[in-house]
Amino acid sequence: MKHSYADYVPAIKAMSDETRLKIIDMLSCGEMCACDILEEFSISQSTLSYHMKILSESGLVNAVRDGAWMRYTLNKEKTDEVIAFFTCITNDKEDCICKKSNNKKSDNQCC
Amino acid sequence: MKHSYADYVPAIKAMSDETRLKIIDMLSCGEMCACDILEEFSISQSTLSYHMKILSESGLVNAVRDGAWMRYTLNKEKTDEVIAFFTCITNDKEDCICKKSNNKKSDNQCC
DNA sequence: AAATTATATTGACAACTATCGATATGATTG
DNA sequence: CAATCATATCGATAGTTGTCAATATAATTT
Repeated sequence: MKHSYADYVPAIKAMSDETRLKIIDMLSCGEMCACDILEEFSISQSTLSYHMKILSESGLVNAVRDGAWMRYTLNKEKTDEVIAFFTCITNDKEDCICKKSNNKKSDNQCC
Repeated sequence: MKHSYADYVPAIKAMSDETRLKIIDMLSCGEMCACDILEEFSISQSTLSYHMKILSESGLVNAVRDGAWMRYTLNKEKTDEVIAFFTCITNDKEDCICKKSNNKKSDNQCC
């Protein structure tokens, strides 16, 4: 299935922040709730909520309410998809954008 | 060698833009000059120059002047490093940040 | 149902980003 | 050296981002 470059931008933007990278790493071993994540940072609760929303909406993180808590997990399928995309665009390939005829170069289709 | 999360932020930020993702893909098959890259987009020359600067300064792209032209290539070492970093932070591991004792969790060391 | 705990939303704000046209610099060509 | 071509920089601007305190919502406990 083909995607456009723009399809990946929200997830990559979500990863382009130091705090959120650290949260992703923290979730790589398993589930955490917001309050446990918050303990690792010196940011306000509202700021963490903002970051978790960006991570959830990008699809990188799954958010499930469990009573009063939010339980966050890493969406491994999504992170693997992003890694596959990076691997694809950074490696030479048969149907590379640069090999397409001029009038097809702008179709924004990629890996 | 250990890096901090912040070390990777400039490269990831550089990748978090549709135009720059497309440029990275274009460079994956080999060298291109600015004017050839510009033909693929409907952006101004100054805007392309701005994007190329971000890509170069992030280390993802090598820029070499060749007479009047700038020759750009993908820095495969750097792109591979970013991919390795993503792979690391999105996978469970022995020395994961979440397994460190509380007073060591904030050292900002990662993959 | 009142108090408490966990999380989300709102409004404000300073900093940063992507874009452009205009202009500058640097290299090549006539 | 003047004209041209390729690229970079500047100044302006609209939009986006990360942050907080204050407040709201939602669930649990007393």
